[in-house]
Amino acid sequence: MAEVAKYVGVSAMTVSRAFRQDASVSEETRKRIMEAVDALGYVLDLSAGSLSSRRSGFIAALVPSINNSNFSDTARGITDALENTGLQLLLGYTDYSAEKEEKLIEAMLRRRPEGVILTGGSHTDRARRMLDKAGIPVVETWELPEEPINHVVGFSNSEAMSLLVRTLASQGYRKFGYIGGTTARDTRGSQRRSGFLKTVEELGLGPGRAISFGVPPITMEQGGQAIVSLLERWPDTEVVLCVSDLSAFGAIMECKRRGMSVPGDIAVAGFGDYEISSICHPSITTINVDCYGIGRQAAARLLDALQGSGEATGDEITLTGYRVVLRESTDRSGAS
Amino acid sequence: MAEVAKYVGVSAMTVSRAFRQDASVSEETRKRIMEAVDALGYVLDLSAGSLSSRRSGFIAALVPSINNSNFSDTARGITDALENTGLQLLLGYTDYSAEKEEKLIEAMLRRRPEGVILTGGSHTDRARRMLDKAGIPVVETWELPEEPINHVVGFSNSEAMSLLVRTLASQGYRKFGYIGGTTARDTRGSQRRSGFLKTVEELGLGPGRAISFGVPPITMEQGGQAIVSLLERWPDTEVVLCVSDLSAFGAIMECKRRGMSVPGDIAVAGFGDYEISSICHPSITTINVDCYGIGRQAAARLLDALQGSGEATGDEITLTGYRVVLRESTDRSGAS
DNA sequence: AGGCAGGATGATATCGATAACAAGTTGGAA
DNA sequence: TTCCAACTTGTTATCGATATCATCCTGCCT
Repeated sequence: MAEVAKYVGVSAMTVSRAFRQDASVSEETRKRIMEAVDALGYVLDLSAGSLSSRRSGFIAALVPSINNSNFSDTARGITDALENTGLQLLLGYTDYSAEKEEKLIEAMLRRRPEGVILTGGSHTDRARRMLDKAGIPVVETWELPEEPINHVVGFSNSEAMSLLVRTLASQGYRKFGYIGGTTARDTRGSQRRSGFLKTVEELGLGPGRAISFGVPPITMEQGGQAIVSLLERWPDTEVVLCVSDLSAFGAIMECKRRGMSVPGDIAVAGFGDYEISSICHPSITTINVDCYGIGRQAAARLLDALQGSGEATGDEITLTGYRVVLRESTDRSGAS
Repeated sequence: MAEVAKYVGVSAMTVSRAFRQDASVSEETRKRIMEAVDALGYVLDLSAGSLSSRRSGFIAALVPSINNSNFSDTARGITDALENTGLQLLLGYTDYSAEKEEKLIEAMLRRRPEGVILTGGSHTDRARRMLDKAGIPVVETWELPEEPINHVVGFSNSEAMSLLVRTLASQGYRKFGYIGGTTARDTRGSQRRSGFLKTVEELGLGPGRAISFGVPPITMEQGGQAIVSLLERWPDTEVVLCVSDLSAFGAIMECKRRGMSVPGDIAVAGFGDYEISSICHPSITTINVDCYGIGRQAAARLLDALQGSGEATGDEITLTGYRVVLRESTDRSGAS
């Protein structure tokens, strides 16, 4: 920077100011500085700047898996919301592990992010302490934690699944099956499962028929294996709800491979409204979640908190919408 | 850090050394320091450290889209390869735009990354100049650029597609169609297309029948629309190759929706070997690409370059493998 | 005893920007 | 004419760590 300053014949401070929009530098000087910057190929060094201004310009975000398009949509929402704010996203993925999350949180905090976005509300004690000590806004997303750290942007996975059960029950389905994991690792999955079981019970539709598969991340293949087990055990099942569209897709394809008709022989529904579900034949009934919006809103809450940092408005909960999308895979007229 | 130092009764320098493994600090002192760190909840500030050590600890990586599982696999490969190296990934996505890439490169360089990983070989002049000036190792991935900046980890998309055409031709297919974009934005897509056209020509199978769809990112829906156009225009097409499994999947589902059998009435193949292709019914013939390996190797090349920074071994090209995966969607016995 | 290698620790300057305050200019109001 | 506001620019200290060199100690070799 000193080099640029000398080249133009001003002080380094003036060059520094020229890089910010608000600073008072005459238009002419700024132009000359920018020409020099271009000529010299100078690139601003933010790490030095962030040290003195105590603003790193980072936002840290942790998602369970980057390969899951629901979460990458959220990441995209965050990035888009951060555009032109001068903030940059530091993205990490936890592999659905609270221990890995803890390590990542520590690694992220070493970069002094101005805010943190997490997925879910299940964290190690140490992670909570570190976040607390950091004194920066934290947003938990994708679910409604019982003990929120700070802000929350999400929805009740349990109620969303419940809504799907009720909707399908109102269409006449009675014998419900469920496919999904049980591990504590995927808390959203567990919540969906318990929402399913609770609602089936409430509707007086007997104990729910639930099959588990291995640990997250959810794969399509698991869905195929699971529906086979489920139908072996409870052959008269009418409709199978899956923790995710990915497993629903796997389940449907496996059925077709075995010559069964969906929804003729068995109806299937998913969760998440992935692109695949609207394209698949039969198209898949699912819960649409505003993944992108979760990201945008989480970032927006963070930006709010950073702006009016004076008066913390307390822990806010921003509910994001979801809706049942009925498609061919649960169509009672039974085409396909 | 000064706080920790005072608490333990040593100098800040000793605390700093305790955080690195190689430094000479007595085991006992280190233990006391770490206890203090724990007690005080101190978290190391890397931004300060990187300023004085001139090592940011960042690796920048740009991918066209984070929602595409091929690229997120690559990102995962990079992250995994970087584990325990003390380097952190700064991830950005360019939306298939060279202009956005240029902006991102500038934003990344402001963080003084120690290396950069790019997707493809198509960059703006200014981007090239900035990277040049930065004097850090650069790895271009996923294709073989005509004018590499520095290192390359990838494969020839054109030859891979050519291999697929030849393989299918050897199975007796004669009338080849192709679905994919033409825009310069997706250079890998263009290369696959030209590989297709060239090979069909070489095999004496008449001019290739190619349909284009809109701009990237590739969607499943585009595949469905495209195959309809293609079959309207050339109804006797026997096999359709798609720029990506995603469009192949869309195409297949659209065919089934219209009552056509795949591969009975029309065979379809994709590119990329996404999870969906092995699960889908019919399973989809495709080219398997080592997405994860591209990431790992790109990171490995970068680490090599950072280690032996003394003698630049010049621009190296690391070829990554690909292979044809024949599946049901092009099975000549024509089940399904 | 003297000397020296080698391990452990401390003191100081420094990385490259920005915060905070100081100071020079210009133009218009009193 | 005088003075002050508003704008522009410069000076100095500082952010929090690390590089580098200096220092101190211990123990062993000659």
